[in-house]
Amino acid sequence: MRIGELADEAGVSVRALRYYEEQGLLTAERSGSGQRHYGDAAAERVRLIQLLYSAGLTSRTIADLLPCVDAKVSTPESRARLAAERDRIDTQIAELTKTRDRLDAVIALSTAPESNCVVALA
Amino acid sequence: MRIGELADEAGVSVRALRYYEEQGLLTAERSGSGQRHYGDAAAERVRLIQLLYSAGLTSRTIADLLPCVDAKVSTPESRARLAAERDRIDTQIAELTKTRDRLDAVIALSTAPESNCVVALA
DNA sequence: CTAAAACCTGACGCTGACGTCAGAGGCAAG
DNA sequence: CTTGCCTCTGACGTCAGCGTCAGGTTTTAG
Repeated sequence: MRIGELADEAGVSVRALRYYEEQGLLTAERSGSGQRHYGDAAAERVRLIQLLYSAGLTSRTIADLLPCVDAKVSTPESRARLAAERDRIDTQIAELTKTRDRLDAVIALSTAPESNCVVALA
Repeated sequence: MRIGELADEAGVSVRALRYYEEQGLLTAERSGSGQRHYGDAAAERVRLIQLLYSAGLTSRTIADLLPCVDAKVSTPESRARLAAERDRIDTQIAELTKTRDRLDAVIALSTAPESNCVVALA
């Protein structure tokens, strides 16, 4: 599988794939002429990377976590790292939920037929 | 209340407050010499702004939404805007939850006493 | 065999939310 | 009245995750 094909399949740009490699998130075999070749598992891996990015993790953090996910190496540090990120995400979910509820309240107010607004804000 | 005091109380930098004003998110009265002065409600407003930022909204979006929150102006457009952002956040929560569960699975694997790993990944 | 399409390696550009430094003025305390 | 902290307005710096262009090689289709 060449880079363009993988890009299509995983729904990202070719540039992004090269960037992931540069950041140590994705490895590729090279043909004699230097072209990258990927196995079938690559697409799934790219989707995982995207998932972690979309959760707000940085390249550095993902690079730290992926070996834990892959090799099942289980040092106390790696477990701590995973747990820490998990908790960070949990916190973020809580914040987002708060924000969503806040927006819901505003929406309810602006939709409701002129009821007791100020009270509802509290 | 002057800008430094507000910054302390709201837990943000002075620079950030000036930036918020520049983006039209926060207004201040000016003393004769040009110094900013804020009312007591300002701290709460700054925290709201921070909440929205942390939910991934941009300055532009927040600037669009705040008038709806404030003035309770309820045009069809504003309601649509609010609902759209609400849905975006909902989607983001779903993604984060997915990511967290994924991490939980990995953690369970690396913690578990050598059980049937591969099966559990599916 | 050739032209198009895909790939390669730099390397600079971009956006958003500030950090930071420069140079100058304002304000309460001793 | 001056010392020291706070504030002001520019304006440039930063960092991440790519986009994009340049200039050159490689693979594929006809």
